[in-house]
Amino acid sequence: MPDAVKDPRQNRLLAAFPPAERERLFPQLELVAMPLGKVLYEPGDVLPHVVFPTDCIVSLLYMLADGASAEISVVGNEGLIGIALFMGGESTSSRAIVQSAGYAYRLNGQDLKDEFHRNGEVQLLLLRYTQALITQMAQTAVCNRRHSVDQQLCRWLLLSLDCLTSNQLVMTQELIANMLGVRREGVTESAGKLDRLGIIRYARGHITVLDRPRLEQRCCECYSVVKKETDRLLPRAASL
Amino acid sequence: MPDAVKDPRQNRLLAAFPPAERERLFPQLELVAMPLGKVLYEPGDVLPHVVFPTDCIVSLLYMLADGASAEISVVGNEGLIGIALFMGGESTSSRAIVQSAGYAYRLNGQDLKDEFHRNGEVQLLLLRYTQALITQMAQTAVCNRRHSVDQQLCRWLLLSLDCLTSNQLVMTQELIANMLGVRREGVTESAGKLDRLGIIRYARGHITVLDRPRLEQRCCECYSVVKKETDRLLPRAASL
DNA sequence: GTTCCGGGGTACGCTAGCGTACACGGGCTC
DNA sequence: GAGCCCGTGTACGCTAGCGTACCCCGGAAC
Repeated sequence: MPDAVKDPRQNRLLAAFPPAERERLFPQLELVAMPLGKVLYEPGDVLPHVVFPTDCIVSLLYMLADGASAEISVVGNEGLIGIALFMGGESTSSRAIVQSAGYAYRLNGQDLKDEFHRNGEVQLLLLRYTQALITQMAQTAVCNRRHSVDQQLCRWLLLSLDCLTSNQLVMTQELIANMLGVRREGVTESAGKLDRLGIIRYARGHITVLDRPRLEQRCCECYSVVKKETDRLLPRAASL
Repeated sequence: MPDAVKDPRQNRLLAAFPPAERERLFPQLELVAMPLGKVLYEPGDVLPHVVFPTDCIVSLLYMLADGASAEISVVGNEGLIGIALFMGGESTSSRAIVQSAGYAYRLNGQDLKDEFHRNGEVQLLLLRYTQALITQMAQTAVCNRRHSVDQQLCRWLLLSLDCLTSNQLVMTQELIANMLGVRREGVTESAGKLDRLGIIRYARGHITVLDRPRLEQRCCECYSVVKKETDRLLPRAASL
């Protein structure tokens, strides 16, 4: 495990905690491994923890009765999983699943709720993050309706890339298809175009992004809208 | 104006305010008319008020750069417009527009923020409502991706109906198409089917729902998921 | 009464994406 | 070193919904 992930400040929200809150809460944080495919919660589960990713990516998926699914947002080191805990509902109708392996810090749900109801900086921070998440979900809804699979794949790659430090993603086309709510073959075709253009390289579950600027060009506006709004709402990433 | 709309308790959130908060805030409420098509805010606007509908319906739309739009949620007397005020972002990337005329109470933004930061019942209530709204947005995203226009029209009709007391909607197919993010002709076709089946009657901007049970049958699960979650999260409607 | 126009119906060709099927090749197991 | 399976490529017919065009009708305006 690289040393960097051992610092809670790798997570943008945790990094923004004021000193007093750090002293209070950081000792309660527990570093946990997040293997690919791990399910953090299923629809309706009461959440025992909140999870702050450092270098992993977690997808929030909505499931339909027929088994179909679609991703409604991606959470990386800028966020946390488990907003329902402090929003008061305790559970949500979504499923959270690890989409890119790594590590995360988790905090007991009660500890987080207690902190939230102290009504200090941390409350404001969590609410602002929640608004950013809402923006992402709404933009995803529109993107689902109006944009092509080609464009959505670009959006998805860019959003995922932002959560990582490298330009490599470990991810099969099958899984991407689940996220985007399209056929696997659709992803193959779109990814094939990007590969032929030399923008990405795809090899058995490993994607390497070679030309990010061109990826952004081919993308719909949805990526930059979400990114700008997230940057507006949240403090900048800490430079450790 | 019918007398009923003059009671703030027509709004489910306001009705759930504890006595002390009612005394404090109800005098600050201002009854305002909400004519069809009125824009409450545009993307990026800083909101001067929050709005609690009594008998009107407000749509939250996301706009794309090319002018296309899609509805991400509907707000009626169970909710409020302007969550960004207490979530901390002050503005959102959406547009709020009156989809069915009526009345609403509005409250000065600062008053609401002050109340929110008293951290009492009202804060909990508003947060739970926000979670219900998130559920609706997420379900809309999935519905956009996987379900037919036929099904989505049913969902939309049912959600709108729930915000009203009558079985009549004043709404052109053109506007419905804007909400659903589809062509006007697509709505004509789907609505035509429902009309031929005797489930609704459509006449120049007036829809009458004749057979709600059958409407629910033809609908995708998305409607009931949202309804159940909203009922779980919010206190029941007050029986005045 | 005539005109105009907003709201709605219909038709037609087109395309993106779906469902399905099958082929290929790399790396793993045994 | 043979077999197998997973991840990927490709092909083909099908359908929903799109873009476009045009028509009809009722009611308001003049």
